[in-house]
Amino acid sequence: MATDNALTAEQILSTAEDVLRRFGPAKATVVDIARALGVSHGSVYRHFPSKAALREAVTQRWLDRAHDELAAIAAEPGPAAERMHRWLATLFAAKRQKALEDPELFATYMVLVGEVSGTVEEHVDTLVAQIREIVEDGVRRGEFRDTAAGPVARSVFLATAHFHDPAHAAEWSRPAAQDDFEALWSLLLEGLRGR
Amino acid sequence: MATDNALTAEQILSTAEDVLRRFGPAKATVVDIARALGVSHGSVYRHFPSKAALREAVTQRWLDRAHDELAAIAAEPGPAAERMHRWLATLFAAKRQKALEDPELFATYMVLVGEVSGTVEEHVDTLVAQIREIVEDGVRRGEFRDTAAGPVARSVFLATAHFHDPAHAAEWSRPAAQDDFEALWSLLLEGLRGR
DNA sequence: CGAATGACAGATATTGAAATCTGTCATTCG
DNA sequence: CGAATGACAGATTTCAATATCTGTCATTCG
Repeated sequence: MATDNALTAEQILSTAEDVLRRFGPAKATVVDIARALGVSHGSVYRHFPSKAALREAVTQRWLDRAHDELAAIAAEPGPAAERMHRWLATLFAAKRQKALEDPELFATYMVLVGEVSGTVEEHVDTLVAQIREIVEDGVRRGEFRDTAAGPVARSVFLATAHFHDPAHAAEWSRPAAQDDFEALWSLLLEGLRGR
Repeated sequence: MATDNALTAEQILSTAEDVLRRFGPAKATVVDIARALGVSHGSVYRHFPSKAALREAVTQRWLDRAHDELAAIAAEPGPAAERMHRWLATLFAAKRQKALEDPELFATYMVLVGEVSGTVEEHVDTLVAQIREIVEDGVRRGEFRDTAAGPVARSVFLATAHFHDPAHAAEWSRPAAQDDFEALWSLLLEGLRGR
């Protein structure tokens, strides 16, 4: 057998992701997940206290994976303005690609994300912290005016919500979306540079 | 009788609004509206071709009413920066008040708005045009740097989506929401002024 | 004669009984 | 002995029968 026979939380999460993908968030049951693993559903409850906790863990895992590429960009060398633009554009591109290439899977994750507000807040904090890193570096380099990096980073995140918040996914397929993004970035960049 | 006896579209719209308020968007039927008016439901179909059209007209009416105060602010005299701040703050305050004071009614309108994407786009265009007015005036007055007012106005609207788009209504009750708004406004104002 | 009615067909929503699922735990398995 | 099982109670979902609604139109009303 591929994994010998120890049932791990990781295995369950991975299979749960498959089952959610296949059946959708409304239909996927713990019994389905157990069946896909070839175990009884009782065994799943040895690793996760509830279906909700399992779904939250799947979501967490998914959000964490989405972080990696962005964290790398935030830490890159070079001009902060260009880096922030790349960071935001990458975030937008990643979300848009996921939403357009497999809308059903994206809808599945939208449902999951809607269930776990606490987890999402942490996720947002992580992203804002990455923006803040870039802002602070920009101030150090003299590219940006010297402001409270925390609030400014949060403002940049909120201002670009249209391009990364799933609530706006329906607008991402409009041809003008990229132009809208670039126009907004120009305005924000002016704001970061200041007088 | 208050209105003698001619059944007008306006009467139907007004009553439809009441019924929607009372029963909610899922339960309110054309029969309910006709009953509230004291007529047969066939009569309603003399004025509106379908239930969908009636609901759209109710939504249109509601959105139009929401415009008035803002249009007045956009046309006020005085510094453009201050006016734009007041315009945005008024929009945010109006939405937030509606969402918090009567969440069920707000949910009703969220459903209706979700049904009529075309109508909403027009509504957005109207609002963006008002922002554009203020931007152009600001450029004339030398307060803002000289840029394409159209795209900038749209950027301001998109950047503040967090504070006026119903999709974000859940966040409007957070105590930090007003601070977030002011921080974002500062950043946008810097961006409008430029170097 | 134009406005309103109400009966009607097809579409949609409601309801309650039956099936399935969640979460627990005494028991079995290795 | 710790991990897995499967039977179970209560909660939730499904499904099909029933009721209601939407939209039309021949007829009535004023």
